[in-house]
Amino acid sequence: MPAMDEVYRLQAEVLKTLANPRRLEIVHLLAEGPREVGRLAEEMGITQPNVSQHLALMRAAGVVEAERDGREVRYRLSDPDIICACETMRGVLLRRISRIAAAATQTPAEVVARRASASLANQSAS
Amino acid sequence: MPAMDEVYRLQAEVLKTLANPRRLEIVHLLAEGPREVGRLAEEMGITQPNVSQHLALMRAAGVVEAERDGREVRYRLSDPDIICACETMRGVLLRRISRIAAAATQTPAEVVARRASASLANQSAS
DNA sequence: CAGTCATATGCGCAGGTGCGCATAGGTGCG
DNA sequence: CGCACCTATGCGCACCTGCGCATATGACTG
Repeated sequence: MPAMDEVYRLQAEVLKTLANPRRLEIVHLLAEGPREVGRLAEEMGITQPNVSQHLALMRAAGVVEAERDGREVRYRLSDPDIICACETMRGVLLRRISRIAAAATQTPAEVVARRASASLANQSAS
Repeated sequence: MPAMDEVYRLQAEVLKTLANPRRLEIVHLLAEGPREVGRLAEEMGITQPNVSQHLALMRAAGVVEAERDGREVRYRLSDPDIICACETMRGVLLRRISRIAAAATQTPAEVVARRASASLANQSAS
């Protein structure tokens, strides 16, 4: 096993790209179908430049792909398995939260988790 | 859908924890079985305090769990699905790289990807 | 080609991250 | 207890990130 480091570095790069609430929301929206930058900005209630920056990052990381259509640019997920991975992560999250819901609070992160427990209960697997 | 933001925030938290080469390596090692801090440090060739810090982060995020055994502390993954998600991610990575291997270089990230293409070919799905 | 719409980019700042380093805490042993 | 071992924590520094903001680029329209 030669440059295993490089593999971890690369995978970390992809994960870092997804490790952001806004970008997760974008991924979530794009999972329902391709969208233009402006529409994403509108649906998310954030500025267009900000959306553009997030998209640029994800594009560089190969998470999304862009396609020009007139003056608009339509973005879509480059690989459906990204959602699959996110779903698996959400499963981990859900299991962790339900385990915590019963036990006592132990760490700051778990306090946060508890705070969102109700929200999660309402939508389970997206 | 009430506090969807909270869900994204939480999931981003977990992803951020995994979005680091060292921590990915730790996860990878722990996937083979529980290990003590010192052993991880030795196998990874990094300092013990550094390992401890990474473990503390992952512990707070619920990715790993700790168990005392004498003077040592044994860490293990708290949920096997974490590896599952990582594997899915690696699949995305592999597919992306092979697509790039054929085409021309386009982005900085892809240059890096190309650089590691050979390494990946040697271990596929670990 | 001037104007307008859609998107991208540059800049600066506040806040966060990763690491080395020193050191504190906790555990077993003589 | 004192000591050696294993692990955890605090601190400081260099670096990176996310955001708002202004503005540049690109594209269709008359």
